[in-house]
Amino acid sequence: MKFLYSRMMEQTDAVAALSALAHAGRLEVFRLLVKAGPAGMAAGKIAEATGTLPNTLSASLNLLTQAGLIHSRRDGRSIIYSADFEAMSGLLTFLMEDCCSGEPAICGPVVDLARAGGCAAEGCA
Amino acid sequence: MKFLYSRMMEQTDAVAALSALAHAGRLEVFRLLVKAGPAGMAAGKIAEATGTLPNTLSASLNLLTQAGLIHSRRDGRSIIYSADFEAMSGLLTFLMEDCCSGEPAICGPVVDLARAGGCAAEGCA
DNA sequence: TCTATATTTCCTTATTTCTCGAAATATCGA
DNA sequence: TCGATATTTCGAGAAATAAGGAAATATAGA
Repeated sequence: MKFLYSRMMEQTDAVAALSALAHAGRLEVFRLLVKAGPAGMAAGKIAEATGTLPNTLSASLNLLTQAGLIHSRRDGRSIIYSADFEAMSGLLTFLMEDCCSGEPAICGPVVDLARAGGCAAEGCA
Repeated sequence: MKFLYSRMMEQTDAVAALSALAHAGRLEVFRLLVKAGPAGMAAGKIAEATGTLPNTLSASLNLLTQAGLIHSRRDGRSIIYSADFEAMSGLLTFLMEDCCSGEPAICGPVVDLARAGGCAAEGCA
């Protein structure tokens, strides 16, 4: 089997990603960026949307970036953040790894649910 | 669309679950239980497999239980822990929620990867 | 160049989390 | 009932994390 992303996620990476997400404010930011898609969102807009102080938000964005879950690019005076969908895939894959070990009947529903939840909007192949 | 699990996961639950997993020792335990499947594993066996002190392991198991990620049953002198696959589904679903918002083309690969990773063993529908 | 906007960095304090030793609880078999 | 096994609870000290005020940096436009 061939993976579409470059490198298998290791436990250390997974812990960093999970730690970054294990915080109400950061989780909110991340999900906002997931929803925003590849276009991303300026830090200021995120602060506005979440009602966070700029320095607090900056710390959150930094942590999420270090964890590899988001990345940024400058656009004029603004800095645009966007979710890293590849990293997200890696994390989900890591969490589900070996879920099927010998028991596809158990794993199946888990994966189907995940699949259904992610694509609730419909039209998702 | 109908969800197979009882209740939508909320941010508070997700943070609790992510916090529980955001720790090398606990993540290892959880993945071990995911691999072990519904049969589960006795606390002593987990301690042996991971090389953890019994009290430290107990704290980890407690946290994972409170987060709803695992549950336990007594069997003689042993206590058998097993992963809660429904909770796992809920968490994955929560993380991927709105991933598709208007852009199935982006969401698709993420979900497919997760699906492929979880069922790498093959035979998984 | 000067001023305003956008974001980050530095620093300090309060809180939470982690780990371990020691003691307690529960179950089993003799 | 007694001793051994399996696991949990308690308590304390060390380390990591969180939040906010104030100042610094970078970009844009007049």
